[in-house]
Amino acid sequence: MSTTRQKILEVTGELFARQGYAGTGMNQIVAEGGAALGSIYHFFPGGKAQLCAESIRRSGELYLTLIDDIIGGAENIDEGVRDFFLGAGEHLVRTNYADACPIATIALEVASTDEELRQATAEAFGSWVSAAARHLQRGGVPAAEAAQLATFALAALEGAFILCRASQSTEAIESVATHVQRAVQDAVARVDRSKGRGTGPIPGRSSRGVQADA
Amino acid sequence: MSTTRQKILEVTGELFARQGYAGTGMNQIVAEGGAALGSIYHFFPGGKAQLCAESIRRSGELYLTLIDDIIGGAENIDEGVRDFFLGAGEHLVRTNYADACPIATIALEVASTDEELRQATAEAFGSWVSAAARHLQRGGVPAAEAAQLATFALAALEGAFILCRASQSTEAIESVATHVQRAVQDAVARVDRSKGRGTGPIPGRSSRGVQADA
DNA sequence: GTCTATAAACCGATAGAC
DNA sequence: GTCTATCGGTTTATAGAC
Repeated sequence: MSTTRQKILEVTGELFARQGYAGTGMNQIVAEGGAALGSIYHFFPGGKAQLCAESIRRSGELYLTLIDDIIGGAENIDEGVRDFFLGAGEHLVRTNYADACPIATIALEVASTDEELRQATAEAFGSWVSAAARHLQRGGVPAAEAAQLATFALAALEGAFILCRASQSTEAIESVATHVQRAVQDAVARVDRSKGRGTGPIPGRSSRGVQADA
Repeated sequence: MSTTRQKILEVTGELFARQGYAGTGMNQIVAEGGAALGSIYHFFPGGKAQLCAESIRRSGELYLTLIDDIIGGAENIDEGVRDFFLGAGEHLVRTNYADACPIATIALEVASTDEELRQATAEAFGSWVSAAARHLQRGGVPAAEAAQLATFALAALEGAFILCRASQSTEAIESVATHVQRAVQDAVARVDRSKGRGTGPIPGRSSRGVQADA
């Protein structure tokens, strides 16, 4: 209902994503135009921890719809995967390597220090993996393999975000995109072949034919 | 020379790795038995920032030798890669998912807030990628492909660390290990085949035959 | 619901005795 | 070189007027 609550979560999510949990102060959230300090504690009586927990959940849901929109909007999965990685790379450049994963920094900070926040990050990551796995299954990949492949893809993306932000270069996400796309194509091709379909020149998995990003 | 300086860096490295830069206080470093507060400022007059910078460099060198020891100590690269990921997974469990990458948390925290520390993390990551690429080349992978593959492998490892710490499960690192090992085997096989060697049943890249972790 | 003033605790950093 | 006491500033969180 109230727009103030929403605005607080927006500003909080952005700051936590860029500077982390411990590195962002309540006064900075206030200064960034979120709301007055009193309003923050009015809507989030649990203080900074509650604010962070709800911010993690909100970011989790937003990124989930991003995954669904981009991958679900593509013609097939490996094209969707490529779109997602390319889009993430462009967004990195556009924001000067500030905006990558909305919860990764928090996740590492709280993993060994705050059990409740740790679980919140785990649930968000889990929902993204599930979504990606669902799209892979839609593309014909068996459930068990889809889950493993989705976990791998998210891990590769998260790691690429770290390396890209540190080096201020898109090199890592391009390398990762190539390899993840290859893994997805392999999984799909394996299914197609076992079903006897001939979707293309499968045998031998050519060393090239994936698309060269760099 | 002085053992105190070393001890300070040890304690600092551990705390920064587990709780991050902003989340770790100087007094906590003192409390953890590193040294007296005055001693810290005696050896690191630049304060917390200098302490962090040197800690990043030290962690970078230590992890570099770990990479060289484990991968270099294996009979071939893809076995070395498997050893490294398996070892990392076991270490995660042994430390209750506290010890993963020594600088990842710091890297995300400072990427958009502290230019000097950001560069320090970038150099550490770069040295690890170079080392891994060197081992891949030793295994016959062409230089350009080795660099890309090494970047991908490190990114996948880093991302797996995030997901494993968040979920308190080794599932992610196992999934990632399987796929990274597969990519390495592919790269090696491609070279062997182009050289006309017959190292095994290459054509068609069997859908199984990598080793099932989970 | 929103705001300001402020409390209480803690932060990084310094001074100076030893 | 090592230690303790402490400064000045900032932190999270609260109180209370509006």
